[in-house]
Amino acid sequence: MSKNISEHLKKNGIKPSLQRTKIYEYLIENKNHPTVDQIYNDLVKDIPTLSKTTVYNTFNLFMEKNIITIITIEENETRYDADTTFHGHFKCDECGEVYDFDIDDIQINKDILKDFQINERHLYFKGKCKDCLKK
Amino acid sequence: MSKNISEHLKKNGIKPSLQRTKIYEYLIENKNHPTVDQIYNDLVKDIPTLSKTTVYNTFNLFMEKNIITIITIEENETRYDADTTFHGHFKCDECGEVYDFDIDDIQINKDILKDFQINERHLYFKGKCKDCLKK
DNA sequence: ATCATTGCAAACACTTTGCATACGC
DNA sequence: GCGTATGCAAAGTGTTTGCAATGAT
Repeated sequence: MSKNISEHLKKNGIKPSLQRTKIYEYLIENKNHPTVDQIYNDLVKDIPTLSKTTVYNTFNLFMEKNIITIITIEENETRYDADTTFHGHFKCDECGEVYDFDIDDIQINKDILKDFQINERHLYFKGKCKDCLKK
Repeated sequence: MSKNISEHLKKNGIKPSLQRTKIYEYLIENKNHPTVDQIYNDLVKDIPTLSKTTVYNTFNLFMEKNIITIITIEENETRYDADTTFHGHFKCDECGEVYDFDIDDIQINKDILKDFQINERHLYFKGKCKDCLKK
């Protein structure tokens, strides 16, 4: 598993250091789109010398190499996603959890954007998740 | 015009001070969803004593009273919208301008979210706008 | 030995908070 | 005059930068 990640990073021109490999692996395994804080707090248990700077540096590098995308739902927290295909995100206002969902189609008023070049598409919903509604 | 705005604020339980009226008016007249900085820099010409704190306070009040929504496109800049109905936003990476567009329909994989309560929906695209493509 | 990566500390940018002043009824 | 709104300065938060130490080849 960790071997695949190394290969994947190499293929994208990223030297697979321990920190980078662990951070990317974390993103793959935690589909809930963690914030920098969450990642740092979890990974520092494994790598005691880890610093937040490295987490930031690593994400900026991953962004440049286009192997992750930024998810901007809340103004004050940046989240990351290792799945760069188009899909939606649902954030629960109560527990803060972020869920992925598939989008079949979006029909927009095409006229307005017909001369625009669209590079990125983002869709997210906010509300209450299944578990929080039960409470 | 300014009278209508006063009335609208009052109706929503907001005392229409000069600052609040001007800020709301600015949002109505500038559909490009300005950042706090843009609003402050423009309005300070009219109201020389204006402070950014007041702009922030006012937006937080408007948010509480649900007469505006936050648009989160970029992590580091919060934009505001006086149109609280669901529509899409397009941000040009080149000139930074934000455009509105209408959404006719979104088809998602309903199963995933069928037990979720959706309170807010946000859709935005990024790319190059008509004018910047010409250059 | 060389070059890239890491990580501390300081700087930055955006937003909120504390509090004294000014304003409106 | 009393209660609210304003706005300065300071604090808070998330992110980036400068740079010295470390690590890999």
